[in-house]
Amino acid sequence: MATTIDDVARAAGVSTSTVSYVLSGKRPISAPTRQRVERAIRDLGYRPHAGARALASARTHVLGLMAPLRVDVNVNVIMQFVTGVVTAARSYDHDVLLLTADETAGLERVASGSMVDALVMMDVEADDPRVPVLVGLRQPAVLIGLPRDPEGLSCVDLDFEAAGRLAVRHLARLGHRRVALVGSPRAVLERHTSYAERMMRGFTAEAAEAGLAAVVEPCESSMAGAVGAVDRVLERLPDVTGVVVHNEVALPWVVATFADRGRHVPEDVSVVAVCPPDVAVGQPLPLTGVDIPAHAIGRVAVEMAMARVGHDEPAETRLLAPVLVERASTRPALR
Amino acid sequence: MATTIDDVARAAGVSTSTVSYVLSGKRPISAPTRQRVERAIRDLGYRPHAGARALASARTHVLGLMAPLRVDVNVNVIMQFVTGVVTAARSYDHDVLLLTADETAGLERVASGSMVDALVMMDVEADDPRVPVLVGLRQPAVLIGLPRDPEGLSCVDLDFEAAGRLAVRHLARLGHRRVALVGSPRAVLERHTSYAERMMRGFTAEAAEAGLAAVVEPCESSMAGAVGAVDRVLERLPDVTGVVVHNEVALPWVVATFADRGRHVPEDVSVVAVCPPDVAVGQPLPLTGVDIPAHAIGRVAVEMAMARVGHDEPAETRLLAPVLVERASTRPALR
DNA sequence: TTGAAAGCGCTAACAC
DNA sequence: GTGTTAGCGCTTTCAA
Repeated sequence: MATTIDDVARAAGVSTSTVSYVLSGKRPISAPTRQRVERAIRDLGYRPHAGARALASARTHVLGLMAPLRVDVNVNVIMQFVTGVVTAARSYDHDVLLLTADETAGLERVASGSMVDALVMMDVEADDPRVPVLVGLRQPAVLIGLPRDPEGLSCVDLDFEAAGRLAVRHLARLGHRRVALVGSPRAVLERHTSYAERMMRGFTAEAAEAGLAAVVEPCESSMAGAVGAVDRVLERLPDVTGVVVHNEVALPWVVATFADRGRHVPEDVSVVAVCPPDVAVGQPLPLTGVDIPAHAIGRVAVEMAMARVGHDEPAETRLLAPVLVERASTRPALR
Repeated sequence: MATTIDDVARAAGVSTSTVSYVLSGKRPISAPTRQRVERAIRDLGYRPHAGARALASARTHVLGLMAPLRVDVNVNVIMQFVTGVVTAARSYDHDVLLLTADETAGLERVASGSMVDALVMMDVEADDPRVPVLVGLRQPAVLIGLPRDPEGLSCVDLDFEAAGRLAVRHLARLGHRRVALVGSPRAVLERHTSYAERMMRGFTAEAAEAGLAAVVEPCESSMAGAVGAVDRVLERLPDVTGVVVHNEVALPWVVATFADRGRHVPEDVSVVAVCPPDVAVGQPLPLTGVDIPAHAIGRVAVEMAMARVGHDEPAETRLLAPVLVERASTRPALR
């Protein structure tokens, strides 16, 4: 180890710049020279020193990822975002530096310290305090989620409003007239995590336009939370026949509680789950659902970030169109 | 931005080395000088360039973490390891570079490229192909888990063998004479992920020594898997009264299935869960359990890694002693 | 098609 | 207690 580019140059009988150019491909190299250099690199097991490279080229080949590592929410979805980001980053020859969401200072640290070429930030809230920080940085940033004011920042997310509408439309088509949304925990709503609000807005608007009776209930991510939410729904809308669930953790308990209260899915109640496909399929009864394509969102975030390093393309916001997949949990309403 | 150490030096009317030494504390600085420098740093919003620093000092202040980002296993536990590692790393003024387990080449890339000061690798298997790679690196590495041959590498883990024994001993003390282990998925066992084997060994040995009838059943991480495992247990040991479950995902379904088969927990069957405390407590019935202190293990891994960067201390293996916490799922056996 | 050499921003001797 | 300066290993003009 500790081989440097000069060692390689010497071994290959060329100058250091030639080695550099063989590596970067930024200028044409004759076949024989290239081969001698490549051979020397292999023989010596040479790897360029990342720090030296970053210093000289102002590119770190590292992507900063700020992820919420709390254990409370839907760990699964987070994991899928992360794998999406890491996989995509690798395909751009970048590694991923992991920052936790509780550390706003981390953004400045890694950005001002030139540790990263770009940043991706998950789990953005409407008035996220980290957003103004991001705006001031030299590196491009991509948000997963939608802040109230994305001034100059790129954003990606599922179009949750359309997702809410899509779910309701599906139920309406099946003839359901009384629908409920069992949603995110109250704390999430109060944090104004925008996806929860957008979901709710879409659900409510579409139900209104379709002339459906509709109720919305927040739901804690636990068995107890699910039981409570279901009971509140049944109290407010006793003859509910269509339910949209937007809470991965509560999902199985919601279905179980309805059954426990004598409303079986899908005979008595149709359920549309808004969650990653594997969660919907992994349930005892495969659930009709609007997919949250976490992996894809992560990948798109990276693509958008990479498109902006070096080039100064303008920021853009991309909302992915939701897709509903029919499985076993929805049926035409009984008349 | 783009302020350099020279800008700071100029602004403070000192030499660059003085600024450097103020920053590193590696030599005494008079109070007035220090203040002028600190003021200049603040005024200019100066941050040292990470690459330059790494180049000059051979320290990156980055820790490599290789985590298994598959969604199949106990995502929760993984998350806890990761937060433990990240938090601890920050307390040593290090950031974390995330590598996925499927990319053995990543180890060489970040190590030989001098991107990290040390490496932590989760989810080690008995004959892990990544272990020999790790041995050849310049940087110290710490494994979470126990390979068959840890030649020169540091390892941390829960002492799963002791955990198995502890769980059995607890059941035996309560008078249970027929016990079962509902364990890891067959695939995990076949991968020889050492923790599963160690757990099994401890369980089996202690049961034998205590003269208990004991069966072991692997269990897939799903509802169906849990049902299957429970039924196989009941077939092989119909009057089982004590069950150790070592599978976070299957846990709730195992308990539910026993109830479904007319064996209620804890009236008819006592259950000891081997899992992180929050999982045990989050169940409908709080489960007696042997904690998997994931967060703590992550922290210890970082401490061991940091202890070895720079200094060339010898590798060590640390097995954390298991702790059993009695909750509501175990009772004296009926006679 | 290739080489020489000037930095990139910082650390750590080595002076004083 | 502070300053000078030679690198650290690489990229990238500028020349040939």
